[in-house]
Amino acid sequence: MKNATGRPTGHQNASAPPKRQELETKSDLSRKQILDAAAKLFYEQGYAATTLRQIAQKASMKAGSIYYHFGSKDEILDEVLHLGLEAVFSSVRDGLRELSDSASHRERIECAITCHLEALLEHGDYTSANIRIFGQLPKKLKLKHLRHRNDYGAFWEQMFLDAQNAGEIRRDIVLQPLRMFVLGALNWTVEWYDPKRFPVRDLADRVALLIFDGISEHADN
Amino acid sequence: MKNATGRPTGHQNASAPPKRQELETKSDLSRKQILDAAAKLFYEQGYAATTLRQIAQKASMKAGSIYYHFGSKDEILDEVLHLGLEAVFSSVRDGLRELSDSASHRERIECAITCHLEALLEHGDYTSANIRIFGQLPKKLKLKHLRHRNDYGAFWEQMFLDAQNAGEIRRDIVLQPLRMFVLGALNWTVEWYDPKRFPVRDLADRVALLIFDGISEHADN
Amino acid sequence: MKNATGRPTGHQNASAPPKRQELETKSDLSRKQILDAAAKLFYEQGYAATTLRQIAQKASMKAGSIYYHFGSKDEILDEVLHLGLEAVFSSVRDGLRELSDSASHRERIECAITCHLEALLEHGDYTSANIRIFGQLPKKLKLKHLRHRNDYGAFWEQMFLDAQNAGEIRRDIVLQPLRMFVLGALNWTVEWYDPKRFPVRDLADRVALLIFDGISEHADN
Amino acid sequence: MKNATGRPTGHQNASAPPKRQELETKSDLSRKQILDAAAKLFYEQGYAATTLRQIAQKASMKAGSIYYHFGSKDEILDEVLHLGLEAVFSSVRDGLRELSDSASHRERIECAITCHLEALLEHGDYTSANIRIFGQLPKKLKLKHLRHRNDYGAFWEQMFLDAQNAGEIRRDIVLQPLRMFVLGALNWTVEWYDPKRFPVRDLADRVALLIFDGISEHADN
DNA sequence: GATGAATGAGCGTTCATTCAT
DNA sequence: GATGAATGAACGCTCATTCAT
Repeated sequence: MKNATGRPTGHQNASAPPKRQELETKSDLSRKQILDAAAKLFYEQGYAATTLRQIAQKASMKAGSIYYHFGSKDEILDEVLHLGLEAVFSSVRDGLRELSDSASHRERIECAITCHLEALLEHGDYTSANIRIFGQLPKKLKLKHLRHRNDYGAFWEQMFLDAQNAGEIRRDIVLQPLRMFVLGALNWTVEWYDPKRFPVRDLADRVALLIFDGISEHADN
Repeated sequence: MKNATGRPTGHQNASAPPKRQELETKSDLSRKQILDAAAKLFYEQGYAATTLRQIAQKASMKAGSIYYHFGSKDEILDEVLHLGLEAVFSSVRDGLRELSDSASHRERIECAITCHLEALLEHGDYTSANIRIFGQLPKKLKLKHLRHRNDYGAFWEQMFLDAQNAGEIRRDIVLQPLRMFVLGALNWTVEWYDPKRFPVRDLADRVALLIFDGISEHADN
Repeated sequence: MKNATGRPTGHQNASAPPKRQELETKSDLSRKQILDAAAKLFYEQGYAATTLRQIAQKASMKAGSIYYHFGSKDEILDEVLHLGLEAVFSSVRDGLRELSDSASHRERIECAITCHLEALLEHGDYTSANIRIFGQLPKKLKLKHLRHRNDYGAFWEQMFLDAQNAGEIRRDIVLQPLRMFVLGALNWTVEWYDPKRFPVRDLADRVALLIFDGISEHADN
Repeated sequence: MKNATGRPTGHQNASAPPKRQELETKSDLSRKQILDAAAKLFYEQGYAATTLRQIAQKASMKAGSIYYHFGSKDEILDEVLHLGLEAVFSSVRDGLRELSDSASHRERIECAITCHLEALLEHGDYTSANIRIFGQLPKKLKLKHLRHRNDYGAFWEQMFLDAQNAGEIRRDIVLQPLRMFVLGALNWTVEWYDPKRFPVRDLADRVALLIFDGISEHADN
């Protein structure tokens, strides 16, 4: 693809989609408009059902112009997927970094839950798109993004492991399915979340409560 | 569409896709082959990305022949969605019906979890397809199936409500998000489940444990 | 094609479509139903826009069954065209034959006009179809029916010639375009004729008057 | 459809298809090529029998490209029908406008006949197509163009009425069928006209003579 | 004689992509 | 940087035709 600013063809090393300090050039702006439009449409309709003309229109240009910024529809997808995962990942990482060193492991996990949900539900077309369409991607594309995904998974598993080692998670809990269930419950929110009903923080608190304490009324409480 | 055997145009009243005792006629067999193929492909690739030619090939026929059995691609989707939801719903209903009357609410919910997961992961192309593609369907198609979906959701919520009224779920748990989180964790398994790693029963037990008792190491245990 | 009664593959030498004295066999009846249906649909929609399924339905059978009676859609067309022309032709011939020998040439022409219009507008799906679709037929088919058509044209021209030789048509009238105009005015009635507005006889009288006497108010009358 | 030059979506207000002074843009040229090709093919084969691939080939492009200029096959038909009727109508109107005020009604009608035939036979794919295929169009399409058609019919009837009121047409002539017969004779020329045999003017004169004076050898002449 | 079921070719249409301007 | 115009491939779908039953 042509890349006006001479950046390498691979992913931007942007921390999160909208955070590049300034969109200096006109080209950068167009690029971002295309990605924003694509992310939203991919999330709403899926990849195959989204046409370049739809993306172009939402980005206020014509379909042909997209090819000045991206080499193909697949390349847009690629970038959207990457930015989507990067967005949650860095949201969680940054959140944890800001925690006091004295925070308990439970507090750390609660924080990760909140950050994951915020990235997903509040500034999240990229992440939501990633979550919704990843499963249906052709194998080849999937493989390309799997390493990044696995890194994120490993990050969570380590978090749980630390907590277990510190005695804050029972020994009988097997961590891999735990991580899957937790991330599943979180990711599935993109299918039903309605900002008018529950604030994100509130939801995050409820999941955390559920995960840590369960729902049982225990005789001994 | 033409309906050679005089069945009503609406959905089959099949309890689950593969259960009709005998596929008497040639036509019934072809019909089923088409639906099976479609369900699998819809699950793997999504609705828009799946072509009738792919479905036809998997069903061992040519694309045009599909139209002897269905009026349109949409009509196939319609049936797949319906059968998919009906499959989980009846799996859960049937499972609960077989429980002893003296079963606790926790046992009932554990049973529902197991049945839902079994329907999903064991004989589940229809259900998995439903879960994966529903979110990206055009509004019009969605609306048609929403009532059925809501019925299933209400069924779970009632189950939780009964348990709460019976004192088996703490009063501070809000049931609607609870239901969403639980079904989310279950549904998300279609994205990662690998039968070689965990038996379905085992997974079901773990979710149940997570939900009821949480993961915390409590001081008083 | 299979021809159950052993008739030759070519056109029936029927004088007019419904006149074969008895439709002895079941096969003959079906054959006629197909032709009737086809003629009507060809007239209403054209040849290309008419499907065999439409014809079959109107003939109370299934599309496949048509092939027991005809070898192809083209073969039906062929027969419809032939019967259509034969119907007008024999209507006119028969009409003239019944005229008294002492009839004037004007009377003979008036009779031909009436018979042509009757064949067209009263029992005329075959003829109307012929008229409407002939112009758009592929060259090959056109050629096949051209001789028959030309015979009919020649018949009219001879009639006009006889009248001119007998002094009933002015010498300055050139007969070939005359014939074309007259048949054109007659044939075009299929595009606008409404039985509720004008009886066929009435129309025939008016055309005759127009042709013979024109519309001018002559000073000397 | 997209309309690149910002023209209103409705019909061109072109007086006749080939008259736009200059085909400024590339798009306008392509558009015209498509319409020309379509008109000719619709005339020769009918609407249903004409494929977009045929149209495209005659217009020196590929089938898909047509959709840059028209939204559907129907839309092309629509424009062809409109331009076809508009072409005769304006030909006749313009012809009459150029007549001297002192022209008799007979002269006016003769002029209309000539103009109608010229539009039909000389620059007439659009008009010929309109005439040939109109009768077989689905009702919905027909209705859209019926008003325009009726206007043209009314125009002729008024012309005849004026002549009758002025005493140039006998009182016993009923005008509505007269108009139908006259236009029928004229329209039918598309089925047989051969420019090598008769010049259009010559034909026009002959029809006029036929209509006004008939063919009879009158005793008193 | 008739039909249920299938097929292959082709249809109108869409869409990612290209490229001269 | 952007676009108007075009293209080729493929899509959902239709239809004349075939043939076992």
